[in-house]
Amino acid sequence: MPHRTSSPLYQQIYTLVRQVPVGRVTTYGRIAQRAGCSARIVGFAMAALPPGSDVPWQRVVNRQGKVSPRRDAEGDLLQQELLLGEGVCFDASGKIDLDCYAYDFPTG
DNA sequence: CGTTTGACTGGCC
DNA sequence: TGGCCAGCCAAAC
Repeated sequence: MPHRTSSPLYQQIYTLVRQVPVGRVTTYGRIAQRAGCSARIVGFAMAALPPGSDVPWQRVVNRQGKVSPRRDAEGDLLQQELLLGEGVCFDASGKIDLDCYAYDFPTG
């Protein structure tokens, strides 16, 4: 459990990600705006998550509504499978319709 | 401490 | 629709 994810900024990011309901997705930029940091930091925070964490990292996709490719190609597929399991549909080109699935954080 | 890297994004063509 | 560029900021070396 003790990880570098203990940073206050990271905790804030994880708290925001946990607010995304099942079957919905959000973007790195959206989280970043709420957390008051850059979108890259959100991606970095996701990468720092240990396996088996309680953070629904799979619900965070990039602005194009696609799964951001990372070092491990297996993780990309896992993210798509997890989202499919939550009822999120992918486009023929592997994209998610953000107009339908994007979660809008409550004002506050 | 300076350089390089990275699960990003918006602008331009 | 899709590739390239600059800005972004923490982590790794």
